[in-house]
Amino acid sequence: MSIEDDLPEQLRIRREKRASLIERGIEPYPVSVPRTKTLAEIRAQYANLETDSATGDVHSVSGRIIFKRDTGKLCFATLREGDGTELQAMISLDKVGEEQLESWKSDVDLGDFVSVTGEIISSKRGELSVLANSWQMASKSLRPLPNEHKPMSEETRVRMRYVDLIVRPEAREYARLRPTVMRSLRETFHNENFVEVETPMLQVMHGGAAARPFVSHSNAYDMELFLRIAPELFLKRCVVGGIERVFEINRNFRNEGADSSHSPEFAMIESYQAYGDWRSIAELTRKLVQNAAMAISGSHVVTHHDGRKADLGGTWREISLYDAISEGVGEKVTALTPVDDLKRIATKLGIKIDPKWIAGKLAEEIFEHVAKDQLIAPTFVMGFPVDTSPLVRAHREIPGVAEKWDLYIDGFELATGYSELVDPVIQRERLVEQAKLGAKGDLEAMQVDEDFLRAMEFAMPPTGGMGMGVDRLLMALTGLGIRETILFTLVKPEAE
RNA sequence: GGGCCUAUAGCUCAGCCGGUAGAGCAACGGACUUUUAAUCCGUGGGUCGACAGUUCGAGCCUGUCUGGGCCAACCA
Repeated sequence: MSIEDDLPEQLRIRREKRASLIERGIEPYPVSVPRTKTLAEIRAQYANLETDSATGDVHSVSGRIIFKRDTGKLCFATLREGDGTELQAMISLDKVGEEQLESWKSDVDLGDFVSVTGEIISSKRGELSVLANSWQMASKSLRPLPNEHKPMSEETRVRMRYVDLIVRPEAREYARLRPTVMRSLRETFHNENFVEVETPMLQVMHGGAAARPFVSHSNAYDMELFLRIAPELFLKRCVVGGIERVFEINRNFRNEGADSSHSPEFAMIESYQAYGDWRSIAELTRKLVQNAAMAISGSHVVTHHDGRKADLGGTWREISLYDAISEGVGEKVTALTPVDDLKRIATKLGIKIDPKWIAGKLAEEIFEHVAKDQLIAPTFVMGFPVDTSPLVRAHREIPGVAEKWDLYIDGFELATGYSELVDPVIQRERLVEQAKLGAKGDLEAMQVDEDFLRAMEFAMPPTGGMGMGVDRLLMALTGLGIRETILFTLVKPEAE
């Protein structure tokens, strides 16, 4: 009696088949198997083979069995390799003999890896095939594949992405889309002479964004450490040090809600350009997005997974945040509009107001309520309130406004860009103000990072900066939810 | 932490008024030398998410817990 007796029928049978192979001296997990060509190479080489013909060429191929049709003395199976390329294998009595044919029928299951050596032929129905002279188990699967013809549930896809990648073509496609976009982003930066750096993920102080951090602990230093919520303050240190064009593509961690557009860990691009400003960095952002679109679809028009097309080409529309609010609510609103007026407007719109909200936060909430859903085509929303943007310099003309834009595509915020605040005295005042909010219970407020301020006091050149969510870029290019653009998302463990 | 929905075979799902469980694919046994989700004949496989409760009797009703989804909130 063993644990194995409690296994579900199909798992137990496969374990018994593995044991049976070993008993007969057949290795179910050989260290290597014959493989002279990939399935893709065979498909490319014999693309135009005439129906019901033979080549005389013998090759060894291998792949995972995804369909199996055992028909007496001639068996068929479909092999699939990692990128989804498939090839039919034919096992016939007169080629492999009775013993190998019987073994094929009884030892090989859907999901197993096999190696097949034989002549490349075209079947009577014109299917390109390898007609086996011999075959060998390459790796025995102990679990049955899910029903190939019914989509797996969302939960099973996310929990067992490895199975999703085996059975679902879109999963394979999206897994390969992401690195294509990453390569494009790095090439665009490289062509613009930006230097890629890697800055700390474990930080003594968290800063650079308004968000709640994950907290950890260092045993060696016996101190609290934070997983970074943004790399901004370190990248600015780089600019102070003379890395005038700098970028980082890496993970951020935010201890906040997860939904179809938020993940606790997510990939972020941040980039800083000395002697640039919010407009030059907007141009860079547009190039990054458009080149990425070109890389995956060969056009600035991308096709979403549901067939909808999105045109990301040309120059993008710009609207003013406060103009959009004024238009949306039917009265003039500026950065100088008193907070009580903003509260009245927000209440009238049915927005639930947090009494802690300052004027700028109210304005942003009103904007999202009246305008956000209409921002489907790429749009730069220009001129955010200065009081919610502690790292951004004030607008050179408009009072109460910062030189900050948000880029909206498909109704969600894809990127943000600033003319960076470089005056260390004002920067200190802003961070002290943030610390006061923090003391009042704002869990997202920034801390006063003295080392960052010291760096700023060594002088930072005038600089434009931007941040863009990589997962969200994938979403804008494909129309997918964030859980489909991240291979392995955080899921709670299954119950025992 | 709230509101609603949901959990049944390896996978995807049915299951009526409360009377001890069904399908397709997959699996097992058999037939078949050109199949393409092969076909045909036969067979097995279930702690109905967990724990309590109501009841003569619970997959179904009630409560608690756990996982998942949607909405709201937070955030990019």
